[in-house]
Amino acid sequence: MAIWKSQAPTLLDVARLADVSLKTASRVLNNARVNEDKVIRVKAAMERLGYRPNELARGLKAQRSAAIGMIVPNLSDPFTANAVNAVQEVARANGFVVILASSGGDVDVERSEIVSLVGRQIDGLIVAPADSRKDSFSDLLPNGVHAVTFDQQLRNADLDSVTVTNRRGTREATAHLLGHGLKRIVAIGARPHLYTCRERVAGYRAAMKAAGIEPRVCLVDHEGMLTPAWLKDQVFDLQQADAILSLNWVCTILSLRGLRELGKTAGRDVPMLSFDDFDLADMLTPALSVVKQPAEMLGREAATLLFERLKGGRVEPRTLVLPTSLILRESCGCRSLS
Amino acid sequence: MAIWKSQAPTLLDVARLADVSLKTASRVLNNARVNEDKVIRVKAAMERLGYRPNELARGLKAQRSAAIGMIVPNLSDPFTANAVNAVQEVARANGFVVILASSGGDVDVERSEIVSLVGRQIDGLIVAPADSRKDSFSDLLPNGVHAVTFDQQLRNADLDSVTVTNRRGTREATAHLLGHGLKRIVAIGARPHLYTCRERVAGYRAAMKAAGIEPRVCLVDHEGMLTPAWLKDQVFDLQQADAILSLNWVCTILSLRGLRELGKTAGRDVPMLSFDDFDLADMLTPALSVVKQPAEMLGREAATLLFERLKGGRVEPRTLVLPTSLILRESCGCRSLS
DNA sequence: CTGAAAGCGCTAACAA
DNA sequence: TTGTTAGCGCTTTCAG
Repeated sequence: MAIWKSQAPTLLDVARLADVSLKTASRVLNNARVNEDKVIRVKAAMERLGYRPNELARGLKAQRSAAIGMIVPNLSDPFTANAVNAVQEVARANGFVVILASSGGDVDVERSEIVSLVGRQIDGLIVAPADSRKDSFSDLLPNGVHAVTFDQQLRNADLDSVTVTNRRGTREATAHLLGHGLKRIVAIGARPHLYTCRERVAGYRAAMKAAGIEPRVCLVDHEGMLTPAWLKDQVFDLQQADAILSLNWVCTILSLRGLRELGKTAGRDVPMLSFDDFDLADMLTPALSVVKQPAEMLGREAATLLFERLKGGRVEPRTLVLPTSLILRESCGCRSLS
Repeated sequence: MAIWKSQAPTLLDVARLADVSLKTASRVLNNARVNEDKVIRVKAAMERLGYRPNELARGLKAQRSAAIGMIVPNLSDPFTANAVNAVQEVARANGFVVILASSGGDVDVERSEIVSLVGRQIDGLIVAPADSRKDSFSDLLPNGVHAVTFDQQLRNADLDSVTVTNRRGTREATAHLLGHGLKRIVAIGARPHLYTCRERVAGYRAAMKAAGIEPRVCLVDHEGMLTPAWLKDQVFDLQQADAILSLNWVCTILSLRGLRELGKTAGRDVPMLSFDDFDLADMLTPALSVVKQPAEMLGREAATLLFERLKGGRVEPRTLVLPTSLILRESCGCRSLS
């Protein structure tokens, strides 16, 4: 039996049917102290009418919406998808819903999405920032609406954040490659304005420097520029790569494809190691060695941090750094280590 | 400069500052006819106060929320992620936000998420149902809240839906495999209660029947049961597979892994074709042949259908069927067709 | 074209 | 414990 939205039963209807006052019905709804039998009457009435509280009205009054916003640059990235999944789960467990928006990596879109979310009275926000050079959005947040960033970390912002050991990840990866006797390892990345990119490059440089070898970094502003031609020119002709360290998932995919176009097989003709694991990386030939990020955990921790804030917890911003792990398969030069 | 949530400027503040009545300010907000100079004064006031309309209040009054709900079984599936992405874009273009929930393929979770969404006064719902044997949720929708299903199609439901040519997809794929001289083609699928599974199996059977060959279908209730041991027992020992047709992405991944555990290489030792394309399917060795679904388009069309309904369009339910395409790479038995 | 006033569904003073 | 009564921020009759 359908409920008519235009005439959905209200709490007043429930109260009338149960023959109690509106307030009493409200108290029952909120599990406040109410006479035993009235509780029963009210609950019966709710049942009979198929009553559903109007969260909008509830939120309007209470100045909260039981909704959090989440903004990511790109849902197609498996890392992101997994993080979103985890956030969603934690939110649900806390009785919250998540309003998802994607920025496409564009700060302006990101800002406009945030404005839209704030207008909907979200209680909190989780964002994987599109630009981490500066705090690009906390000016949009009303006092009382907390935000936590994940993946990226903002400069000059006092927000909670969850990141991974980007630097250590690439440092170890690079060191491993060096251990295979590789010298002209080229780091390929995109969007140099991102924290993750900077950190990963820094880790790479550190490892190269420690080995007394000149670092070779090839970055593009935007992933779209990472074409086979660019690979050939920059990475091979110019830098004479004898190994590749790809700094994120999209770069990995594009590099893999690009290499093939150039008639090379990643991992065989040119050893390769990639930041970010993904389904089937282990099924490539040779299997791709990666630095794995705990995507679900990132999402879970970000959400947990946010909900602790919402519950009125601590004041000083916290920064959580989760460990990456080096997964050695074959493409780095190891043979059937798995 | 931060805005205080507790004391965020209201329309009344704007009106006072602009020295007009509340109603006039409201009219400006809604682009109704208002005196030119008053419009300017009001807009200036809004600007100065950093006024943001409270969508909750707006929605409460107007009985709508400018939000749609979306429920999917599994965000990690790239097909789903892409569809969500597209829905999000269309929603944004229409000034709507999307509240995302995932059911994990569980009907009860699905129902409870819908109840939650309805309580938030969503204006519409897009869902990839967790079970398509019957209409499992439209009883939860208040009159006036429309739903459109995508991917799956519900039995006995008069909802708008967007699906793909599942049957034709597997029929063509099977025919192609048969064309390579393969006979003991085994279709591997999961969740037989799903429309997509049924349809894909039907397409497979049709092609086998047309060729006068006994069909060999191996289904598991849940993807978790698709283990290497199961593959060995059911698919190889029992059915003596000489080719595999995997019916969805998860099955593909699990089959690929399972085959490797059994010491076989998909596409080389046993030809394989998979429903659902994904990043890097083309980078496997041999490259995986697939039936590709237009994921983004599915999402876009589902959202479009929904918004047309919201704008009060037609009454009779519509069913959109989008074309799949057979992408022949190598694993089906073709060699370097790409 | 504009203003006053009444609510949307709910919660929270404040009394009783 | 309960009921009465204001609102939350906005839209919208209904007069002016």
